[in-house]
Amino acid sequence: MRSAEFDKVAVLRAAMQAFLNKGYTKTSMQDLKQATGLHPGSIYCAFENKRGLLLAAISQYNQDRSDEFCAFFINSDSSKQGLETYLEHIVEECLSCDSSKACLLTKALNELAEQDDEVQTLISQQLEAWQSAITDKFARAQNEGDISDSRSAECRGRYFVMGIYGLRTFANTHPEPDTLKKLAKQLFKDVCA
Amino acid sequence: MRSAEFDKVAVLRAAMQAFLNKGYTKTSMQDLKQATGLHPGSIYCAFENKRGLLLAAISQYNQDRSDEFCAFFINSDSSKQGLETYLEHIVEECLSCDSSKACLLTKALNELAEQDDEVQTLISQQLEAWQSAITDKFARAQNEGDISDSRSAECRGRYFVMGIYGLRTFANTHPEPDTLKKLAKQLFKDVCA
DNA sequence: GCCCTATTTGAATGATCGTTCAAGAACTTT
DNA sequence: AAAGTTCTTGAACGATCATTCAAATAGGGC
Repeated sequence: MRSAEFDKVAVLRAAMQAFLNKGYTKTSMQDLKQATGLHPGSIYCAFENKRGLLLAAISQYNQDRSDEFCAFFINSDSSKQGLETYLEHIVEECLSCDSSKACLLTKALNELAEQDDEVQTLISQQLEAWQSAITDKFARAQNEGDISDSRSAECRGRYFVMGIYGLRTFANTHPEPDTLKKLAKQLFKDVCA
Repeated sequence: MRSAEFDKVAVLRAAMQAFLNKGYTKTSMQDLKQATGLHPGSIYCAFENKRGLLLAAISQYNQDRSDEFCAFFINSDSSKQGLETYLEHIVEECLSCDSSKACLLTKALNELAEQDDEVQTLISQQLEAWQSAITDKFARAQNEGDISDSRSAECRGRYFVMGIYGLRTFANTHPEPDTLKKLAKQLFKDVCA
């Protein structure tokens, strides 16, 4: 046996950047070759086809974002504080100039959901897990006494997720720091009320 | 002179449906021929190229949605009530099964913004006008005494728009009527507080 | 009713797309 | 060190894409 020469995670991260730049359809195999450094044949050998590379890149993206999310809550005894910092982090991300300010999950879902059930299902599950993780933090914050029980954690989690979706889209046309920060602040206030 | 034989508005509405179904890139000229009933040559004669047809379809879409928005406020002396009904209407739209539940403006912006400055500019202006119209209704509602002056109309307009963006995206993975209606209700409560 | 001009038609064009495959290169095992 | 197996390479393939254009068609002005 001879093992592949390339770093699979690095290739997937390069691919997700390429998909974020141009979208799935407009990203050609030539673009992917340039971004990943892999020749077409190697891509087909490792991921079956272009769509397989997208699916793998999406899963890697989800893994990375999930790890990133968890990092906001280790070494912290306040879940509410962690959620607030996480939201601020997302705002900073929206203000970034490169194309990684978008979320690959929602971007791919928007582009392919109506045409590809497998992509739709995969992304839906991942977004569901993300929402579930957020809901869990709200439940913890309620247990910690930082947020009241007047509304359920599920209710707050949904609203928070909706707000992040909205912030990301809003940032496309209004990338002004003050506006976004103010919106996020209001969102966090409302979701904790 | 000989005038064109087709109904331009009908063609543009058919084109926007096609673009909503598959997205701009994946909608082929064959799809557009089938959707509009126009042969390629006629499309190029009337709209210059595929991109020109998209730009025209976007403008028509914006016109239609703008008219629709205004209809919620004629024969009504309560701007606040109009906004609430409008939001309920958007929720109903999100629950629709066909692909017209998406917004062509945000869909096209997501797909093409990073690659086409003219599309980006056109859509940004139209979304700005929409936000401005909403802000104006909040200002009226404040004048009418239905909403307090504790926050500016601009602030409320931005938040409302952000919430609608969020609702639309959220509906992609959670098309459950009760959940969406509850989210919209909470949004309206928060934006009016 | 006839000519002129603009529109409609649909086949043809060149480019680019995702994908395949046979040959060459390199690592592992013996 | 040689053989065997797997990965890599990049040219070639058919399909499909947006676009063009010359011929056919049909309305408006006289």
